[in-house]
Amino acid sequence: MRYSQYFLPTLKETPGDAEVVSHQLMSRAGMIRKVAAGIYDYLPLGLRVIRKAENIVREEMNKAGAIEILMPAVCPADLWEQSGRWQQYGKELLRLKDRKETEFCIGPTHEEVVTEIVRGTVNSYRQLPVNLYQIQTKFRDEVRPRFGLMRGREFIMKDAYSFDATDEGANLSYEKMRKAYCRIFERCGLKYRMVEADSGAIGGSFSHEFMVLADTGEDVVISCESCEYSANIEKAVVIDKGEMSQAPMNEVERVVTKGAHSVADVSVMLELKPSQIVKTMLVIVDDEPVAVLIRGDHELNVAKVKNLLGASVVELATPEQIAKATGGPVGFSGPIGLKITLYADNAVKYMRNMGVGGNEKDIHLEGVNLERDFQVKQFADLRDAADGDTCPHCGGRYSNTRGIEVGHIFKLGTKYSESMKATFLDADGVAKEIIMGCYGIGIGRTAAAAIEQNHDENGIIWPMPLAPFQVIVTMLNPKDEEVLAAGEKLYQDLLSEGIEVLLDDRDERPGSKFKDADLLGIPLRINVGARGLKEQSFELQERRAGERVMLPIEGAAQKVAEQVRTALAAE
RNA sequence: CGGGGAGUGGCGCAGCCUGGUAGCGCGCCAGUUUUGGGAACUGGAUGUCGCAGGUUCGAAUCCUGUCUCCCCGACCA
Repeated sequence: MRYSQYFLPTLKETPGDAEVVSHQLMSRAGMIRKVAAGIYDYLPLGLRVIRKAENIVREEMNKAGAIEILMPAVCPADLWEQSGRWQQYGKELLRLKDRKETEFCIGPTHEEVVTEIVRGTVNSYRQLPVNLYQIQTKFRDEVRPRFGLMRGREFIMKDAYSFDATDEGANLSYEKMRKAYCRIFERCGLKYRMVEADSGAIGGSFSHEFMVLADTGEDVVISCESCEYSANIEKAVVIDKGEMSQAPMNEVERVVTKGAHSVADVSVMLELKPSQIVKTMLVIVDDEPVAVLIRGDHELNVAKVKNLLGASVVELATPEQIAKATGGPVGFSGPIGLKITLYADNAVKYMRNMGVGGNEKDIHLEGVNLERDFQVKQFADLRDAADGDTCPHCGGRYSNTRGIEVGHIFKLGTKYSESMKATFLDADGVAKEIIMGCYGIGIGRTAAAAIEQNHDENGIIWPMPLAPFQVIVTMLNPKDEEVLAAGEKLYQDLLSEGIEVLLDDRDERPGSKFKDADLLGIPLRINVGARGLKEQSFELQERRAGERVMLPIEGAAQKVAEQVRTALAAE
């Protein structure tokens, strides 16, 4: 591709609305452009990277035995009513009506549609297993889209769905996908971790997330420093450990805590450490208010509450709901005298003489004790794991890092085959429900994650497999006929070698071309200039290392092509 | 959805408080000189100041409404 003929609008300045580095650099490098919140154009360079990622995913999916299909973006509500998700999914599901007032949604994921395909086709165990996948634009009306392609509302996703006759078969399908995912992210040149995850709204029995490690990641990954255990913070198990305090029980005492709004405020006023205070969190579990007690220095984990109670929706209560359930304002809830059910995190069990809210404005209580002053229906692991907690597998220490969730695989079981009646006849002639799995990869997010992990102050540094072009040939002064001729020849030779090359033939000053080349992040740059030509040489510069080496004209294309192929093979 | 901020040439911003000529940098067009890390000079083009109402002799500026975007939080595959 000739730069002068291409559509590649780079920006010198960082756009005002871009916060994270991948978003800034994608905008500056002319890869994407915002059309609306969470909705982007893919400009030519961006599209090339997207296609690279798609192709890696496609190759590995095909190798793993999955078969590509393409389902509609607009899906009938009818199917979603069958699975129950038309009611369950909430506002994230973009719903619309056609001219006949029939309801549709824009697919945020395709379990319903794919299950419908399979149930209409598969009747016998002989037709299983099957794994169907697609690479398609999805839409999720996110509460808060942000960070460019990292959390868009419209985004390109690879979604695969496996269908098996037996549980062992389903596990095998899951395992194949797990391995394929590892190969995909390795091939993309990304540093990632596979972690245990909560299966959330999609449902199912177990799941893993693939996290690209980056400080800007929105997810917290808990990993054990001593063993291989690694989990999303929503899932990471906190073991029940502690010693019953032997301190004598004090009398309950009312304390005025005027204007206290947080555990930190209360801690100061009561002269207690946050770990001696109990937060009473009001949550609405399927429309019913429930109180969850958490030690002051811990964080409530909503996913764990949801799993414990088998609820479909768990939300923090609004101030109005809190007032109604406790009689007091936000910040002053406490366990004593509450009419609603109390659950508590395990850590609360070991506390003595705790500080709690008084269920009235500006009042807290101290010297409060379990059993004597209030009862809890059940203790469980209901808090977020934290740095320094004990690993349940080896007793090692947890540490946390941040990650970007680029892939998520679920073993679904029969959740959808049951509700949507996708059955097959087994060898013994008995109708059984198909056992499913589903497997997603965010394509744009993978590209964004690659930038988060590979950039410097000058721009992007693409790993070779994702690079929009493998080589950029920079003609320093294309008005110089020798330079022009040598650059053109090199360009043609590289093309003949099958290399993806961008020829910077623009009539710009060298400085601008260098800056643009660095910004675009093309892994290898060849400078063609009068200075080098005198010595029958070009200059070869790796984007990452930055060092320039002389490259003899003779055999230059072959040598560079070899280097590209080596880089591709290494990833 | 709660809190905060912003909409002014293609991009980044100033002007608004205290109403009266719409301004700066980058980019763009033409020309001259330049040409190894975002050139210099000269000349030029580009704005219904988000939208709708209102106040006023006069509104980018004040008031009301509305839309959009961004950030923090809540939530989320």
